[in-house]
This record gives sequence, C-alpha cells and structure tokens, in this order.
Amino acid sequence: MKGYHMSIEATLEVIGGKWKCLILCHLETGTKRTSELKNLLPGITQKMLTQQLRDLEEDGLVIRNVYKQVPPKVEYRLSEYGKSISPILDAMCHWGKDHLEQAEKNRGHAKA
Amino acid sequence: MKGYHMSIEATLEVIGGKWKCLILCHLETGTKRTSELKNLLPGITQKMLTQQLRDLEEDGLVIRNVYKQVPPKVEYRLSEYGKSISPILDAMCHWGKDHLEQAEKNRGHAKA
DNA sequence: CCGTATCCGAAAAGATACTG
DNA sequence: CAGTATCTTTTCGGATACGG
Repeated sequence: MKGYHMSIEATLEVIGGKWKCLILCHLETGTKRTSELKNLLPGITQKMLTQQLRDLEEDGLVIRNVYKQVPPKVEYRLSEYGKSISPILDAMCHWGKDHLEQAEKNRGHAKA
Repeated sequence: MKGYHMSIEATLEVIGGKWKCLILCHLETGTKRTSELKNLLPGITQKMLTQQLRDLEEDGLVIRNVYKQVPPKVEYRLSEYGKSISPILDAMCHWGKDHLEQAEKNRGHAKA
C-alpha cells in the first residue's frame, strides 16, 4: 500500500515513463499485434515494448490475447478500464499539437 | 528541431518526469514561493525543485518572480500558457482518484 | 513471431556541503 | 531563503543473444 499525497501520483505511476502513453494511444484506435505496435513505435526495442505492455496489463488497462499457433500471434487491446483513460490521452495529444504549432510560430519572428 | 511521430510526445517532453505535474498542480491553486512548494512536495530536494521549475520556466509555463530583498523571496505562478495545461492535470487527478478507489474495492473481495 | 535474459551505458534522482 | 556545485546511487532504457 502506497501513501500518495495527491491522487495524480497514482496516475503518473500507471502511465508514466517514456512509452506507456504512446502505446495506449495506438491501442485507442483498435487491437494491435506485437509487431504492429513495434512498427508504430519507432525506436522502441522488443524488450521495452514487452515490459511496458506487461505493466499495463498488470494495471488492468490492457488485455493480452495469445493465439496458440506457430508462429505465435499475440494481440493487445484496451480493456474497458483502459478506455477510461482516453480523456487524459486526448487532452495530451491536443495540447501537444497546439504546443508544436506555437513553437512553429515563434520560430517565424525570432529576434535573432 | 525535433521530429515527433505523435503530438503527444511534445506534451510528454514538457510535463514528463516525476515532479512537473505535481508542481503544476500546486501552482494551479495560486502563486507559491519556493519554500511553500517544498513543503507541499514531500520528498523533493532543493535541487530537483529548482531544476524542474527552471525547465517549466523555459517552456513558458511558469513565471518566476524575484523580490530583491534579504532574505530572498521568490514566487512562482502559472503563465497564461501554463494555465492551458489544466485540462490535462484535471483529467489526471480525476482518473487517479477513481483508480485509487478502484484499488481500494478490489482489496475487499480479493480471491486469495 | 514473440518473448526472455543478460549486460551495459546514460540519465534521473538523492545526499551533502557551500554561497549570496 | 533560495540557489548552486559536486558526488554517489539508482533507475531507465538500449544492444545483443538466445529460446519456445
């Protein structure tokens, strides 16, 4: 049992780090198999991908589905609980977009 | 110039890490001086606090105000731009609260 | 195809001491 | 009171090789 001082800390614990928000974003648009996610996340290693997915699974946000066949096929999708996090992701995506446009404009009339 | 694949990455760059969201949350409720923030953030060191505040200042989210006196007095507050990030913080706070309540219930009827 | 294990370097974070 | 500088520790992320 952890003692948080603010509830936002619980959120950070679940979606913090370099990759989890990105993964969740991609799963928002539908079920993906491992190799698809890897392609959608340039720069991620197999290890990090698996690791982050395990974390998300443990927290109940993501559901893992293994097809018993050779070669293996594994799919990931958002759980109902996982979908409840969409408002956060959407807000972050939206703000990020504005932020980039802002930065773009500022380059236009830079003083030097 | 960075090349992001998703706009959410820009957001993560700005508010990522262990402390920035917490700091912004506290500044949402009004101007705070350094020592106040330190008290509001149990576990943070002077170094981390200053460092994170500098980052936020550089990104234009926080405004730093130095009173020229002895002993020194420094206040921090959200800029207008900083306030635009509130929807994200609020969503995170809200979800975290629910998440903690959820975890609470699950402890009640754990299967083993 | 998917996942694990191991090793390694970089970066984050913490402790401490010092300055204006 | 606020901030800086330095050092150590810990964590995170990446490269690689291997296994089912």
